[in-house]
Amino acid sequence: MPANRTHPGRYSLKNERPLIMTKPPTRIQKRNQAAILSAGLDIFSQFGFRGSTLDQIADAAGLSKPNLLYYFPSKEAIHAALLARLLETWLDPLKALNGNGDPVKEIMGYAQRKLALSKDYPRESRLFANEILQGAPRIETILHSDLKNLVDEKATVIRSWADAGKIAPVDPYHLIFSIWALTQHYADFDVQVQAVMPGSDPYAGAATYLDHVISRILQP
Amino acid sequence: MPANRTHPGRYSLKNERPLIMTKPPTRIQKRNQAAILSAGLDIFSQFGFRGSTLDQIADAAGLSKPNLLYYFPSKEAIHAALLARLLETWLDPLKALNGNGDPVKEIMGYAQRKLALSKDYPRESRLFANEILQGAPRIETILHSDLKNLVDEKATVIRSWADAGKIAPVDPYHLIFSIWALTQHYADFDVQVQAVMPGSDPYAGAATYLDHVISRILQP
DNA sequence: TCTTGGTTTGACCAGATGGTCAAAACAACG
DNA sequence: CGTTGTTTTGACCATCTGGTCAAACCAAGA
Repeated sequence: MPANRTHPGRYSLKNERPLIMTKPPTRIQKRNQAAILSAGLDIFSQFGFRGSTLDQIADAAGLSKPNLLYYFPSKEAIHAALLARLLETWLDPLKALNGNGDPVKEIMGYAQRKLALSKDYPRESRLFANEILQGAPRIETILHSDLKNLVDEKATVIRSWADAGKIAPVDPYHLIFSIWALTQHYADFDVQVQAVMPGSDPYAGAATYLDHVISRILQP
Repeated sequence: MPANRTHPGRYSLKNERPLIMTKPPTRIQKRNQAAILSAGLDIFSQFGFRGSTLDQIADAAGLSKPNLLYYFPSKEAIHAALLARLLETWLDPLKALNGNGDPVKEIMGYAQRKLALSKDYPRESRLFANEILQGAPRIETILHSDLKNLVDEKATVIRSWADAGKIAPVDPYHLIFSIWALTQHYADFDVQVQAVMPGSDPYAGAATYLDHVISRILQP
């Protein structure tokens, strides 16, 4: 019987329920898929989708190009898998903002969680930045649905805090934008930050500064 | 006598003194070079250097590819010309920060000038963002020299203001980073901003919010 | 109008790129 | 060890890409 000609694994942005008969991935599949995703993250986050090549990714993963394409059916598929994995975790910090908690604490906590994400997952941050810069062709619908809904929801919460006088009367949307901007900057513009502050770890100072900024912004 | 085989115009990042015998550009040269630079800006700012193709740029400029290469000797040259033009204006707002002026007014003025730049030149902002995201291979030296020197100089000014109690004791480097982040975000992540706040012009709200933020940050 | 020099283009090239395929190599297990 | 399904690869292909070139075209002044 000829070998199975389909590719192992799943890699879609759409919710593809795992088929009942899907075999569990072998040890080798796990290792190589992880290597490919990590390599793809390195390359895509640096050069964007169109600027990256399968050869680069294969090199970085330590595999031959045909072997790459044995695990993922196309360049697109690798990219889609990375974006899917990214989006899963990317919105979590905002989801965790609790409307029943202490306003200032909640918002500062959110900002710090987001900063930690930039520190611990700078490649993911740059992958996302690249995607947005290029017009977000592959995640536009998600931005307009999931992201917008989540932001609308939390903006309502923040606005109610402002109306109740618990925080200063700021525009909640711009507040959220500013937290995104302030935190992602350290990952996305790392080269520039390093050029201006050579040798130092910017994240320590950034955390302190961020605390200062947010608390000042929110003081009623 | 055969036609001049060199390309018209200048397009180097290095300071290339205009040769004495350089002929003034013709009407057609001016028009086409401008069209190419504008088209290049459109394409490069969206796809980055490696993700952009000469065909795309030629199409956008309404020229054939060989005609493109009659005006600029290579893809690199177009990109370099754009970066050079960009860097000229990009540092101006910070240069204009006056150490003898009123601290809060100066810093708020700087932030507003930077925001205006994002609003009026979003493509330039994205070109820069793309370059930084990709590791700034073509402007690294400038970041380490011109940019760093300028930031160091202004950071000293800001620190002296803080030491004199005229503004809150903030880290001047992170203050500058935060101004960059807050203002560039609206140009670089425009798609995301538009997805979350559809239809509205974010810059009006951004200017108000920015004023609020900066004044709060700096209150002694 | 003719000449001259700037401008535009079709045809072309070498190398890169995404992707395919059949066959070989290998791991696992009875 | 032999069988079976998984993994890996060399060779290959069509298309794209940056760039070249000689020839054709055109604008403008003498």
